[in-house]
Amino acid sequence: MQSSTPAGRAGRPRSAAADTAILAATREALVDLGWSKLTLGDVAMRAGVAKTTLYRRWSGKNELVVDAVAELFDQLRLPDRGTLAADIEGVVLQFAAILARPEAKSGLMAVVAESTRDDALRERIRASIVDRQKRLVVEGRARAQARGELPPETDPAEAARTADLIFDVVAGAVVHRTLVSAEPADEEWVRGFTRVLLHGLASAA
Amino acid sequence: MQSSTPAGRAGRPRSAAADTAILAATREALVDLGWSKLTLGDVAMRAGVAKTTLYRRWSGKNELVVDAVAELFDQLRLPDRGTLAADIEGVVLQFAAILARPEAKSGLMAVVAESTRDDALRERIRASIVDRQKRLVVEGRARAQARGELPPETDPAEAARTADLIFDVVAGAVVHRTLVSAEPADEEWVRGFTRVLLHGLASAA
Amino acid sequence: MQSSTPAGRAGRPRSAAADTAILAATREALVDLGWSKLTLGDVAMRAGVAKTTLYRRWSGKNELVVDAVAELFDQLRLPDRGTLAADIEGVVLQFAAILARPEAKSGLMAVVAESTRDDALRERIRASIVDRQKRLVVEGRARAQARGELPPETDPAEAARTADLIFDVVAGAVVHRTLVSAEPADEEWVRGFTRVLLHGLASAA
Amino acid sequence: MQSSTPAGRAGRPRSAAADTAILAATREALVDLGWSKLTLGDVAMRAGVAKTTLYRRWSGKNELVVDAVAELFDQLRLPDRGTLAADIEGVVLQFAAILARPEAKSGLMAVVAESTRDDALRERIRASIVDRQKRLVVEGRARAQARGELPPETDPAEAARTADLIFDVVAGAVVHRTLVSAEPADEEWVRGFTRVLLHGLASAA
DNA sequence: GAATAATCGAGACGGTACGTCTGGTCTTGCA
DNA sequence: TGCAAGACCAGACGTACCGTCTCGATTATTC
Repeated sequence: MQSSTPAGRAGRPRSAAADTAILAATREALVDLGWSKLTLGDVAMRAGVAKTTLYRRWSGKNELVVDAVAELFDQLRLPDRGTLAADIEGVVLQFAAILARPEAKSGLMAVVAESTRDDALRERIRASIVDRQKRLVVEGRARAQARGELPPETDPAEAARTADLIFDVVAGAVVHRTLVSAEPADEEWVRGFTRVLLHGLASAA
Repeated sequence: MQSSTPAGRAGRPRSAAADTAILAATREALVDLGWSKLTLGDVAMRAGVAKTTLYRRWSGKNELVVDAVAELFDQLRLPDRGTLAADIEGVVLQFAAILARPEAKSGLMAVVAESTRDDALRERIRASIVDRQKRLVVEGRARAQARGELPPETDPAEAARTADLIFDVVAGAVVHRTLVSAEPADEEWVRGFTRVLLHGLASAA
Repeated sequence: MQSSTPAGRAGRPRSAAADTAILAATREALVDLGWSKLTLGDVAMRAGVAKTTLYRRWSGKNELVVDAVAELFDQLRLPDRGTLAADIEGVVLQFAAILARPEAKSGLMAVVAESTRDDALRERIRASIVDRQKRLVVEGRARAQARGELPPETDPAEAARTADLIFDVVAGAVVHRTLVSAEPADEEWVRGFTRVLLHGLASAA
Repeated sequence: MQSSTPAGRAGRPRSAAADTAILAATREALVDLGWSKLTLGDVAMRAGVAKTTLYRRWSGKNELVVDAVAELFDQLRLPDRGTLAADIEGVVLQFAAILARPEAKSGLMAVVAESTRDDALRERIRASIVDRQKRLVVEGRARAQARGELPPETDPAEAARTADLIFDVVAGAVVHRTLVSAEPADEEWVRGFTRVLLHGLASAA
């Protein structure tokens, strides 16, 4: 993350516990206050840490929230449910469950909004959150190919483009359903969505 | 000394020009500063208006931004390009073009993020922005049915559910592509996306 | 002072009560905390005023303390005790009494120390405090001349130089006695000091 | 098992060079920044020393500055110019020259101001600075008595009281002239001041 | 020569105040 | 009554120092 101190240099080393406490406090504050009313002073207090300690490690609210939210998405796992459709449904449901949590809702969209004016922030979001989710698409496809549900890809560039499209559609639809339409992305919805997605991809190939 | 002002009460009437100026100033400030650095004092100054005037008409930053952004989406029109696929591509491209403008990017996602903790705000967004877009889905389907491209719907509840799904998928995918992936939703992408969507809907029926 | 707003311009006028409350709070804080631990935030709180209100009127701690201390010295009056010696003793005792108060002790020397690196501050001290005291020397001499105790001055430049010398000696001695030697400038000391001063001036003429 | 090193304990001894460097760095910082903007961290950096080293030897800024300034006044010497008046003029000019230096101006008055709320600090100032100056008064009187310019004192208590008065008047006047009036205590001024002082003391006896 | 013990540099730590900025509210006088 | 101007209270901002605390690395004495 930030600390690490490669080859033990001079001075007191940074407290590893502080990082953990700060990120947890950030999520707690997101739940209680939401992004716009979250203040770094409050987070520091909740974490039992001085404001300076926080600023020493993160340059601002956006960066902190990205890291705090990123940890939530690290829980995502690709389940092995036997079929491609079931695997997708499983991972989408997990994604929806995370997005239903107030700390994710509040934080994620806000930093995405901020990232429209801050390239470094967008890059951080991509590295910390998006790319870690994208692996699920690739893994899922590989598993389906192993099962014989999908043919092996012939054109790698085309495969990458399709993976990106899938990712935009899945993540976008779940986010929009959850945040804008404010309806739950429950099993029924996920089943309908997955069916459309898979048929669309199969027929359009 | 006979009063006039149709339904107006006594005293000086509100300036209609002020509303226009304020909303325009808000969009200008969104472009220059983004949502998080936009301040109502600054908007008032740009509009040549006192802060009090602004607070008399909007209860806060979020409501103001919703109204300012909503005006952008009123430009959306369903084009008649002859086929359902072409109609969809046309409207999606328009949507993408609006979303590519910095005042929309910055403002829209931020108020959506805020709306996760403010039901009144979410309702305002739905009324001012979402429902005005959703009509395009319904119109497009009606036109396709008239052309014979789609069968008339049998179950109205199912039809509504499908319209919602379409809307979440379309809006979500374009937003995610534009904001998170930070890639342009250009003609090529829109064509690929539309193909998957239509095939998916047709096959899944 | 600062406010005044010459010919009533637009906007809400500054509260006159705030100035009074702030200066009183400053003296109170000087008593409780001394100069170095006095904070503008604390003064604002004591005065029941927002920090911004304070900064709108004073540019910093030094300027504020000068004004707060200056009001103390406005109490100085030249008493009419019949003879020059008695008049001097009277005014020196008053001066000593003010300097014995903790808000004067703490504040005055600190701003003088600061003024060694801030010409504007030194000018403010001179205008607000020193010149208002210096009038006492001139008045006292005029009264003594009227009584016939002193001859009328012949050379105005020489007279001004002597007034300055008197002022430096009187103010300097009392301050040094009070602050550095930390002994009271009581009646006995003042009597001895005045005798030396008057004889010195008379003989040296 | 016979210990050696007289009073020394085990472990690495303190660096003597550090003390010198720190005091010099303190005076340098006083010149560059003045008392109020001088920070111990900055002094440590200038001295090429860690903050801990500094705190191990001085309890705070005030104590450090007292010691740094005290070294300046150790340069004062009572010159033998043949007459009491000339001797006094000589030493007063030396005193004025030291006080004209920015590190003395800035530092001395500030710690005096601080000492109004800190008895230990006042005692340190008295011991390190004031008493070392006061010897000059006593020496000067003894030399004048040896020359026959002054009668031998009869009452030791009265003599001490007079020495204190002289000291308050001399030091006070020079300080006030230099810092408050911001005029140079040059030869001309010192001559006029000395004349008044000596005549006053002689006539008032 | 090791063991012991204090000092040294570096720099992170919990705090506190800084001076500025914004959010909303409240007077003013003019229209 | 609306409006521009601008003062008002409240409170967060990000920075700078404070004085303390770990660290690993010296540098002396003591065994």
